[in-house]
Order: sequence, then C-alpha cells, then structure tokens
Amino acid sequence: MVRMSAEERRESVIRAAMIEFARGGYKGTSTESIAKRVGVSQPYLFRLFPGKEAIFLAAAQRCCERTTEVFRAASDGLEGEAALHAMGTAYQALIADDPDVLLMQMQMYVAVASAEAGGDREFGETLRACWMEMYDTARLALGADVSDTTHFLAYGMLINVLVSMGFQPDHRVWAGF
Amino acid sequence: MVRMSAEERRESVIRAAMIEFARGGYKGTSTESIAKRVGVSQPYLFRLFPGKEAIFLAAAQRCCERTTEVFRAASDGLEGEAALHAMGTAYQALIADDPDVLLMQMQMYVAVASAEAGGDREFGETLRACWMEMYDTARLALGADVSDTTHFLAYGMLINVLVSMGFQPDHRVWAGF
DNA sequence: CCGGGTAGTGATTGGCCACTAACTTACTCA
DNA sequence: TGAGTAAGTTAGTGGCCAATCACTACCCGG
Repeated sequence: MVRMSAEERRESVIRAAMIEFARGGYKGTSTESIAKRVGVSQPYLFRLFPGKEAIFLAAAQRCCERTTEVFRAASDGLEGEAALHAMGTAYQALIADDPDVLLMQMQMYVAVASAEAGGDREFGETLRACWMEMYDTARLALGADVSDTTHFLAYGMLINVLVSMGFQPDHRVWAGF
Repeated sequence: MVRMSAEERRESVIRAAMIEFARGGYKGTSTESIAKRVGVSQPYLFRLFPGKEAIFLAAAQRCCERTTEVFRAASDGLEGEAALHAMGTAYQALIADDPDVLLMQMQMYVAVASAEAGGDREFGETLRACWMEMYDTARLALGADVSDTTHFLAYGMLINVLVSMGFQPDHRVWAGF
C-alpha cells in the first residue's frame, strides 16, 4: 500500500475524476468508479472532499485552468494572427493528446445548466469565473479584440461539439475548417 | 381522466421528455418526472417506449428536427447573406422562445459522447444522421458553401455554450457578437 | 348487453449509489 | 519506544429509480 499526503491524494482524485466525469457525466459517474481509478476505497473520497459535487467542481476547474494554460503558453511572446494560429494549433494538440479535457468541458456546460435549472447559482458562478479567465487569456493574446476572441472560441466550441458527437476525422463535416 | 390514442400519448411524452431531459440530462432525469409532466403513471411510459433510452432518443431527434425546420423555414426563398441573417435571427428567436431546445441539444452532445465511451455506437449513429440533416439544411441555404456553414454553426455553438453556462444577456462575454 | 381490444394504474423489486460510522494501519518525533 | 496523529479500510444504511406484473376502466361492434 502506497501512502500519500492528503494533498497528493486530492490531486490524484482530481485527475481520475476528470477522466471519469468526462466520459460519464456528473450523474452518470459513481464515486466508486473514481475511487477505483485512484486506487483507494470509495468512502475515503469523502474525507478528501465534502461530497461528490465538490469533486466535480474541482475537476471542472482544473479542466478550465488547463485550457487556459495551453492558450497562455502557446501565445507567449506572440500577438495577432500569429497568436491566433499558435493557440489553435495548441488546442488541437491538446485534444488529440487528451480528449477527456474536451469532454469534461462539455460536461461542465451541461452541469452548470442543470444546477442553474435546479436553483443552485453558486456552482455556476464559480465555473463562469473560471471560463472567463480562459476567455480573457485568449482575448489578451489576440490584442484584446473581442470580435476576434469570439470568433476564435466559436470555432473551438464547434470542434468540441463535433468531437463529442463522435464525427470521425475524415467525415465531410470537417471540410469547412 | 382524459384518454388518448397511444400515438397522441407518445407525442406528449416526447414533448415532456424534451423539457425534463434538457434540464436534468439523461441520467439526471427520472422516468417518474417525465410521467408526472405528462400526467400519466410512470409504468405506462414503458408501454409506449421500450425503455428510457428510447424516450431520450426520440426527444433528441425531435430537438434536431425542430432546429432543422426553423432553418428551413427562415431561409425559404432566400440565399447567401440574406439566408444567413434570416437563419441567425430565427435561431435566436427559437432559443428566446424555448431555451429547452438549446439545452436539449447540449444534453444530446454529451449523451452521445457517453454512449460512445460506453461502447454503444448505434445511438450516436442515429443522432449524427439527425445532426447532418440540420447541417445540410443550413449548407443548402448558404449556397452549399461549407466554410460559410461551418462559420455559421460555430457561432451557434458558442451561443449554446454561453447560454448553458448561464451568462446573462448583459454580460460582457456577449460583446463580441 | 357482452366480449375483446386498447388505455391506463398500483404495487413491487432488485440494483445502484452517496454518504456515515466505527475501526485499523502506518508514520513521526519527543 | 510509545503515544499521538494522519491515512486509509470494512461494513452498513436509507433513498432513489428503471423496469415488470398483474390488474382495472373504458370503448365499440355485433
């Protein structure tokens, strides 16, 4: 048995949760499956986090931050057209390398919608803040132009949806990019 | 007690299911809640449909078809720039009038992803076909230009995501449109 | 008025799942 | 070295939920 500090365990839980939630969604993922992936007993998750929702929240935040970081790193030292291109390429590399990041994003969007529909505003507030950080990172890289930013993210979102829907790379729907 | 033909009941089940699934997602929606909304007992749903998944599938298809129909109607007799503008306006009107259509779309995307991750390819196949019908409807209206179509849908997808995330209409994130 | 088909219900069940409580194992430092 | 503390487990509980079964209410033609 490998013992870790609580902080290290929390970290591995977040990583495992991202994978599981990305594939199964919030309701469709059992804490059991997360625990299995971490290699720890299921009840122990509730020592590390107050509840399932907190685990999801942490995973979703991590997912946003990761994307933000990719944008920041790719656009570092560049601006305008060059930054745009670099961020696009980097994002494609990210989702080719780890599609779960993309799926987790989608799961986050619908989870916020469901929370909001259920009367919980705080959950969405946190994730909107996270998302805006990503937005602003892209915006600054693009010379603070909001139209360019919107355009860039719009194409990104379409990519997310098409990948989620399982359209294979050779499908004609990709011809318009 | 109001008695209906099975066909009529199925129709009302689909309408109710669209609302419930839109807000709760596939796993997060109980057949009980759908039955309540229809005004019928929960077991009766299983006379009308083989299972929960079939109800979701029918609702998702309906959701796609509705969007397709909005595009078709809006672009009727128009082409190029005029068709683009008409479809954009019509879509905004649709989601202002009935946001559940938009949320159901998002739920559909993640549901396909989860099904695909779980090894079920048929589910996604059906909905991809539905989605492509919407795609082609927009494409034909835009003079069969795939780049224009992709551009149009990309902005639509970003709108979907921002609405799902609960960004209010006066939020600065909308400034780039 | 009756018999068969169709619309619909009530009761139930087996399985899953988030979360709790009580207990055990290992590290650490005085 | 042993006592305190932090990491981790086993066993359970109450609640929910999809699906099934056996039953009832209603309608319509002969």
